Amino acid sequence: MCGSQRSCHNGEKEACQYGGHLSRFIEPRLLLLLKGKPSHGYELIEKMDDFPFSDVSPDPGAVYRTLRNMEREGLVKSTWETKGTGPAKRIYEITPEGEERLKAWVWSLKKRKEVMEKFIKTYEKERR
Amino acid sequence: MCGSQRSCHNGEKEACQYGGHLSRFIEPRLLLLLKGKPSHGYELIEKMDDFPFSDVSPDPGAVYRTLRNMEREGLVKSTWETKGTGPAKRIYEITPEGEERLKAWVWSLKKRKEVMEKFIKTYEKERR
DNA sequence: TAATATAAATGTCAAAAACATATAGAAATG
DNA sequence: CATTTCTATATGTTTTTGACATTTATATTA
Repeated sequence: MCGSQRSCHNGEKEACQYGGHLSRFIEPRLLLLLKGKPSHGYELIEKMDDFPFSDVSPDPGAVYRTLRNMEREGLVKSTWETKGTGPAKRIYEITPEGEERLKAWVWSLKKRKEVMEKFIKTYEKERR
Repeated sequence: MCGSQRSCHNGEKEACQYGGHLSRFIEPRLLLLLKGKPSHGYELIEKMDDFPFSDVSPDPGAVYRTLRNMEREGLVKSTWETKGTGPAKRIYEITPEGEERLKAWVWSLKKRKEVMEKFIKTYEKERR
């Protein structure tokens, strides 16, 4: 049931997943990976499996859909790679708009991180 | 449109909200507040307005629903307070199960925080 | 007495997430 | 050489969540 045993403990299972799995945040993860080097959906799915925000394997359907949506928004652009082994791949690369979006993501993740720190701190303080 | 201007910047607006508003995480916020002292929905909504996870005012409907669900799960228990001023209040207090759940929340928030730190670090590293 | 503040809750609709299925070429295996 | 597995992209469906509006009711105050 609980897809990510690693992020749960002592029988809380689904409960601590409230507010979203760590496996979410597909857009920023894709942007960060594509910033490294252009890639295609299938490969990105494999990479996301262990980094970053490694949790459980992301839903392939969600990844492909997110990539297309990101292209529609101009965050990435794609070309078909017919050469090479296996079926044709749609290679994505990040655009300047995508780089900006990633920057915004990092900013908001920092805010989020701070809020969590504050929450944890309050908990630990009231603990005494 | 964008409910929380504070957590957005340079025109990214909705985009950086992907993965959930900071205004979410209703359950842990309620548990932390109730750990401090028993309270009722209306008061909790007001408290959540400025702490913790302060962002925008939480949706009252969501708060009331969450409280009832938490009671069904045994994380809190309620009693009617008919005395005093104004309409009757349903006073909630946290149970030992609720304290355990809060502990689990803190644990998972720490994990989350770490993942975000790792993401940010990677971004900053690749930046060079 | 009409308006406002307090208090709890439900109803509805759109968006998102989870899960399943479809399609198809290429490579490996028996 | 037929079948299975792997690579690759994509869509369909259902369930859950979130956002927003509405309802009910008491108490206070202008």
